[in-house]
Amino acid sequence: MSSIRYALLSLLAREPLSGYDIKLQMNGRIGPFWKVGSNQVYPELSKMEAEGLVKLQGVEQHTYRPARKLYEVTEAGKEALIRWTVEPGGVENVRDDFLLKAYNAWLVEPEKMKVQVEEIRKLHEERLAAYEEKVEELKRIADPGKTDDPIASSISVVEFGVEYERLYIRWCDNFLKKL
Amino acid sequence: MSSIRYALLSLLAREPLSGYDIKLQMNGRIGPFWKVGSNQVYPELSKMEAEGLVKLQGVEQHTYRPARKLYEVTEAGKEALIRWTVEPGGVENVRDDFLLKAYNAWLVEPEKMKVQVEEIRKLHEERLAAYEEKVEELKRIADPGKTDDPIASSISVVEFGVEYERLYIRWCDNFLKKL
DNA sequence: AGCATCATGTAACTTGTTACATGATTGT
DNA sequence: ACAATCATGTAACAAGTTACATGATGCT
Repeated sequence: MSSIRYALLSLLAREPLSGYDIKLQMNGRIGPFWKVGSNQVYPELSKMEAEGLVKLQGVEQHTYRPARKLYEVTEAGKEALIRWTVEPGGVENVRDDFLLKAYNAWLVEPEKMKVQVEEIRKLHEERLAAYEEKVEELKRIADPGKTDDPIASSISVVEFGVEYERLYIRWCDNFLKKL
Repeated sequence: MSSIRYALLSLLAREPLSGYDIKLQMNGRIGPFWKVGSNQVYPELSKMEAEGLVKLQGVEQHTYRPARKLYEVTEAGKEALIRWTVEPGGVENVRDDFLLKAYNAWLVEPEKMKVQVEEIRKLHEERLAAYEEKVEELKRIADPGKTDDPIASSISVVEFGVEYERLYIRWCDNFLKKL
């Protein structure tokens, strides 16, 4: 059920990370999709540690700061992740307030709606640029030919993001024309 | 904050509905995006009634069944909806388990991944067909020329769905090729 | 006989969000 | 001086899911 745990495992399967790292990665560039709060990350890591899915790889201490706890997946964790990955199901959950607002466009003066659309359009332009850059960056370090290269999987997912943002921008332009 | 209330208002602004109707509309064709449970709909309707955003238009009683309570928006409700609609902000919340699974493709035998992708692809083909049909249906009853026609807004939103599903299918085909 | 539909609603539970707390350090 | 960054975590609250309860009717 709770799939936040698999999000954490997916990241940890690639490299050891601290809870803070995970938060940054999920809320950063790739993460307009999938935000998490620290209240989810830290307790979930502890739980998974208790269940033997992850273990502490080490603790970095810089005297003045809280200790940085680096986690890595265990064999059991990797198996659990693989089991979940090939398990059927995985429908997306989309909740788009802007689209709901567009559904109400008929209630509002077109000029006011235009302001809204342009604001959102700008946001998606920014995301698009970030994703495109990310794809370039990943392609530079990818190892072509290897099918089990995590970078190849990353590229596919970020490319989805690129196409999604392009679609969103096209749709905004179309919507603006109709207003 | 709670935007489920605006989803309900958006539907009620078009026609009076019962809680049950709202549930059907949201979980039906348009509603792979945005599912709601009865525990959300009924209490929220009561709350909004207490706040004067909606009011009972009438109660249909078919003797043997629970009374069917038809709600309609009040002026205050319509104003609240318009205020929310033109208010900035409205970033989408996407949580796509399948995309997360794709991110883990490198861990899994390609054959097993293919099964997964094909299953999801099929689901999106079905949705695409449903949305395309819906667009056709809406276009038949739309009143062209009128800018304040709710049907026009509906068409735009469902067309987003159409493009989204097409993108998803294209992406699946691409991903399959790479596996 | 047994399940699906209509129609309301409640209860128990799991998730997710927002805000707070600590505390030295680096940048403006 | 003040905010941001690093790094952990807790507490209070809001939202969402799953299951249940009622109860007549119509379909297979």
